[in-house]
Amino acid sequence: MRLPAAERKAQLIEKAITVFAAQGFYSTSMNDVAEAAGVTKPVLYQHFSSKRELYVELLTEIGSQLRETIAKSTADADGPRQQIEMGFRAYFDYVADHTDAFKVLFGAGSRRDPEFSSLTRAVEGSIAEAIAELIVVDGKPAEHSMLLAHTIVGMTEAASRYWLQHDRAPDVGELAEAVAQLAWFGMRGIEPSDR
Amino acid sequence: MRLPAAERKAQLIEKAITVFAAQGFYSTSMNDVAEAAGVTKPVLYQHFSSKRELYVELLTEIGSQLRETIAKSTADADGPRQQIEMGFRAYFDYVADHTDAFKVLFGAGSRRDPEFSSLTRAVEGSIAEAIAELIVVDGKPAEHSMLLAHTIVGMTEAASRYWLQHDRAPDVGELAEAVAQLAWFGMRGIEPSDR
DNA sequence: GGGCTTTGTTACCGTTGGGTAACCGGGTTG
DNA sequence: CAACCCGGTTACCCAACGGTAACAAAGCCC
Repeated sequence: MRLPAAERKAQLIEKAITVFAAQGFYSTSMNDVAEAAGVTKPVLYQHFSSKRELYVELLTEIGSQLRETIAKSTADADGPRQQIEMGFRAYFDYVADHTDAFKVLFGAGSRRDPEFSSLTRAVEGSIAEAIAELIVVDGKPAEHSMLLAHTIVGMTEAASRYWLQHDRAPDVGELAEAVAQLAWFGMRGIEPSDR
Repeated sequence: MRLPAAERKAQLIEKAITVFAAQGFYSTSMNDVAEAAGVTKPVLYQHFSSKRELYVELLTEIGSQLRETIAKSTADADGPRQQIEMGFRAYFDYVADHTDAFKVLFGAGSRRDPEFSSLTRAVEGSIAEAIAELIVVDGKPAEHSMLLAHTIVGMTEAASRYWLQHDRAPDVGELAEAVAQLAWFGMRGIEPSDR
């Protein structure tokens, strides 16, 4: 039952993600988190100075995980179309494999609070920047490319929520393909030449 | 200061939307709502039996408002392309004119809680159904058309958030046009014939 | 094995906030 | 003018929860 500090902290983070994902920030008490880890409250406070600090740590951890995953996958893409496809695939793979983490980052409690929302927005923003670079007309950024890029990021969140809600059907590959196609043709339709 | 019941209730709903929009469900106390209306707590409980019931009433009210607005606008559209355009325009108009209501419905506190989220999902669902009907290949619903429709609904939410966050630029018309175009070409790209 | 550190626990404090009981006062109605 | 209803207030209860102080015990090092 007794664990060295580093291991305990890692376990606490893991359990905290599970509990927060299930109940949200406000409906989850520090007691809930501690109990989920089979431990009492003061132990939690040995590793995190406050509930908010714990949550911030979760958000930043999850955020950088997601960012890294996507960056790694799109690094060796061959052209914009493939970059979109691999990026979406990486995103949905993350959702599938770290569902609780996804729920914590984009679920809810995070977007109202100024401190929390700035973290999730930072993640969205960096993904959006990568997408915005691909929305070009004649080699120049299209009008409102940042707006459109954020819109596309929101698409993937919505798709993920719907997919989770509906028993994860179809499989991740098909999901990524369908949504990537939606985004891709949408982006290309932006070009006035297509009108 | 003294008001007949109906008027008081209407005022309470209005003020409640403002306060909940600003601080979210959990960070807003019944005292806050009462105070915003220039009244004390028990008055609130004369019109709403609990905090949750009040919030549910807000959500259903806002939800049907939004639904009606969109339905009315798309009713006399001429063809699917126009239907999309007018629908998006109506949605963004609603966001512009009832920003607080939008924030309450899709902001945050609503999606984690099972009771609340079922209400917001019902709204999203009915909008998505209308969109799904337009995603057709050879006269038949495209594969995953409901998934794609929900994805498109999520798009508009994300676009709205980004737009509000960035000082409502560009103007609503341009916003609606840009996002509608993104959705439209995305939907049409789904058709294999277009490849 | 004695003593220090590190990891836990029990028991508590203070505040916040949902919800309520009891009381107040003015305007209409006989 | 008395009775009454209706819309309001003050003052309170109680549970939940964030956070902490004080204490216990396991393990390690010499």
